[in-house]
Amino acid sequence: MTSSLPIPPSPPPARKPRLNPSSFLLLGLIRAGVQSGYAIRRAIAQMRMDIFWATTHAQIYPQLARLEDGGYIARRDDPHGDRQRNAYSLTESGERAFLTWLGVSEQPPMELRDEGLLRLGFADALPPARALDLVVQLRKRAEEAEREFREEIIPVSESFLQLGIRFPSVVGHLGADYQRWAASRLAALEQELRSDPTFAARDQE
Amino acid sequence: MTSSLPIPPSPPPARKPRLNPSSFLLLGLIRAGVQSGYAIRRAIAQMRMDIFWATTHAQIYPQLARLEDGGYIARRDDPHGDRQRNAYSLTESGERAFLTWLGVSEQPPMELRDEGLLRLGFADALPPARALDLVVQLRKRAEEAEREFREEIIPVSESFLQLGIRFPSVVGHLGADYQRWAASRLAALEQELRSDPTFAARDQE
DNA sequence: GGAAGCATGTAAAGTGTTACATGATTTT
DNA sequence: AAAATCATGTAACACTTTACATGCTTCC
Repeated sequence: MTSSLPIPPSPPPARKPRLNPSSFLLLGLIRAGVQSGYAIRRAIAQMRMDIFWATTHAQIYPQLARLEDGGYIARRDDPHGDRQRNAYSLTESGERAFLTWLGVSEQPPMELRDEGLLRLGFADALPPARALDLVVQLRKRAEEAEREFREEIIPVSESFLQLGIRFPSVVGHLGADYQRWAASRLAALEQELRSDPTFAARDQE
Repeated sequence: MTSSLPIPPSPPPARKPRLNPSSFLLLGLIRAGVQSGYAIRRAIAQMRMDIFWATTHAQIYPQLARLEDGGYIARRDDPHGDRQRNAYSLTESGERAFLTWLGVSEQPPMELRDEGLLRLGFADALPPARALDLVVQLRKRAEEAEREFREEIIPVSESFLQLGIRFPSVVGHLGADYQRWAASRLAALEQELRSDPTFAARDQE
């Protein structure tokens, strides 16, 4: 900390910014051949990866800069006409970091952040008919989400099967099956509530 | 927009800070009779409400101050010996805001933030045996979570049934059933992968 | 007397969202 | 010629986590 020490002329050591799940999402996509920030955005949207880990372009671009800064990815110019574009590729260090992350054995618990379920937990404050509406809403939301999985996400993820890439499809089916399960579980809850005398009797309260 | 207009000497209008799901979590608990910040922490932990909406005490205390500031809750001193304590109660305005939120018909889509599923989507980068490990890990996590729901969360939530408060228990059972479903779905995936020749053949790679 | 639990706060750093901002190329 | 899409970035704000900080009370 003394200012009299001669400053060694060494190159600035590569800062190693902390990597978080968003970083690994980017590393994984770049590793899979998705080269530009914009293409990453599109890939995330198409496969609805934002369901498991949301990211917007306002995070992607600074994050790419940080990853480059840390030596995990390499950038080269890849203009298209006069329109600039950056093409990124994984460095050895990035490959190592990504595979290490994939192999880690402890999983942080999943987070479910759902305003709908939060509301449901407080539904005793509503008149029974409104509480029932809430359950119906949640069931419809699950049905809608299942449709989206089957019609949009699974077809995209299955297009990778021919390249020998199977896990995006595995996750797509998992997501769709979950939504179907949730819809039927919520439908059962609906029936249960409707058939409850205390509940049904005060239906117009 | 002219600067020559005389400024009316109206009293500073009560700031109405924007309410977010965390705010409603607090309002809902205070409404249910949970009076202090510390008691809110405990209630959230015991019922694992943090599964649907995570909140720590570093958010709770400033948030309570904001809600009081906005006139949604009223504070009174409630010391215990020499140890200070604040007791909050809902104002009419807070009651209205809470019920309005509960009755809103559009639900933001649920967010499923899960590093485990994010990893699974990239599992093609792992040797098959490691990918299988990941599935096993996720299944065990679900089994563990189910146990916690059945042993810790459901008993607490069912203790409210005698007070006529049923929805915490509804949500507890929903959570437990979901974990059970996830565990069996992941077990099926495990079997499917093990019986896949391409996959099983390279088990030691 | 010490540990565990009760009780409340702040500071700093990190993460995430929305809006602002710009400009090129391709499609209709 | 206009609209859609490609492409990249920044600024301001909001939200979240982790660590720091303090002091009382109850139980062992």
